[in-house]
Amino acid sequence: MGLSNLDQENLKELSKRTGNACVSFNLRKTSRLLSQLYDQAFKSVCLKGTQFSLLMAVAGNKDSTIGKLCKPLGMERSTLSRNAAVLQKKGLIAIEEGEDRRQQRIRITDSGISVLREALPLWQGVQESLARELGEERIKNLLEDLQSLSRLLKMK
Amino acid sequence: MGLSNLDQENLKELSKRTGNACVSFNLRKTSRLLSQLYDQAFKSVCLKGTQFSLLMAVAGNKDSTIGKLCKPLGMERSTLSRNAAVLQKKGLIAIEEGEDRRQQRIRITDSGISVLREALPLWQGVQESLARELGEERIKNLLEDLQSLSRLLKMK
DNA sequence: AAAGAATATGTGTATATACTCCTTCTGAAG
DNA sequence: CTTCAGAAGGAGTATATACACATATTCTTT
Repeated sequence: MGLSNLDQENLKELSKRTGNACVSFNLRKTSRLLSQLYDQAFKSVCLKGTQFSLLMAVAGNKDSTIGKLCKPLGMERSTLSRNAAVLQKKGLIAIEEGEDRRQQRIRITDSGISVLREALPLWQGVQESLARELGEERIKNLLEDLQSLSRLLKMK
Repeated sequence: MGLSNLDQENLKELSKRTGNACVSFNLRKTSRLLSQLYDQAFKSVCLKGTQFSLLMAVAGNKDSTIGKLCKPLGMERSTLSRNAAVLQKKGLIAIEEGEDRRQQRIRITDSGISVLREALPLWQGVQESLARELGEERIKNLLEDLQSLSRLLKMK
C-alpha cells in the first residue's frame, strides 16, 4: 500500500501493521518492560539490571579493559565507560591505569563480589518465574534467536 | 553452583552462563545493536528508530493524548512525554491542550506525514534485509515471542 | 630519534528511559 | 458551592545509550 494514497483509514491500518512487524520496535518495547521487572528484583541490593550484567561481566573477565569488554557486551565504548563509572562510584569495581597507560583495567572489588552474591538468587528468581510463565522451550528459542541476530549484527 | 565457593574459575564460568541465559541482557544487547542499524537507515531523513516508531504511532492514533499512547507503546508516561517533545521541536507532530485542559492532544503535522512518506521505504528496506539474512520464519517466531512476553509483562 | 600512524580512552552533546514529587484540572460528595 | 479525591501531565534527577571530536600513549617507519 505505501503512503501514496494516504487517508486516515490507511494511516491507522499502516501504523498498526508497521508496529506489529517492526523488529526493532518490538525488541525495544519488550526490553523496556522486561528491564523494569529485573530492576524491581534487584531493588534490595541497589542494582539495576544493566548494572548486574556489567558487574557479572567484569567478574568473569579478570584483568580486562574498557575496550575489551565492549565486544562481548555489544556495547559502545563510551557507553561502557560511563556505565562502569557508575559501578566504580558504588565501590563495586575498581578502574585503574594499566601498564599500557592508555588502558583502564577493570576488576571487581570484594564489595562487588559480595553484592553479586546477594544478587544472584534474585536474578535466578526472575529467570525462573519467566520460565514458568512463558515456558522453558519458548525462552530457549527466544535466546537462540536473539543470539543469532546479535551475531549477525556484529558482523556488519 | 552459586557463589558460595567462589574462585576465579567458577566466576568465569558463572559469568558466561549467566550472560548466555539472561533474557533481559540478551534483549537489551540485541536491541542496542539493532537500533543502530535502524538509526543508520533513517539517517537521511534525520530520524532515529525510536522517533520513527513514535511518529508512526501518532499518525495511526488520531486525537490521542500522552497518556493514551503509553499503553500500546509500552512506554512510561514521562518518557513518552519527553520523546514527543523532540518530535514537536522538529515540527513533525503538534501537541495542544485538549478540551479537558489537563490533557495534551497529539497529532501528526503535514511535515510529519511527509517525513513518514520518505521514511517508510527505508524502514521496509531494513526489514527486508533482516528477513533475508535471518529468514522470514525466524523473524516471525521472534516477533511472536516478543509479543507474548510483552503481553505477559503488561499484566503485572 | 623524530614524525606520523594507530590505539585506548575521555568529553560534549543529544536522545531514551523511568522513578518520584509537584501542579493543575475535573468531577463527585456533602 | 466548597472540599477533596482522582486524573493528566510536567519537572527534577539519575542512568543508559551512541556519535563526533579531542587527548594521551604506543608503535612503526625512516
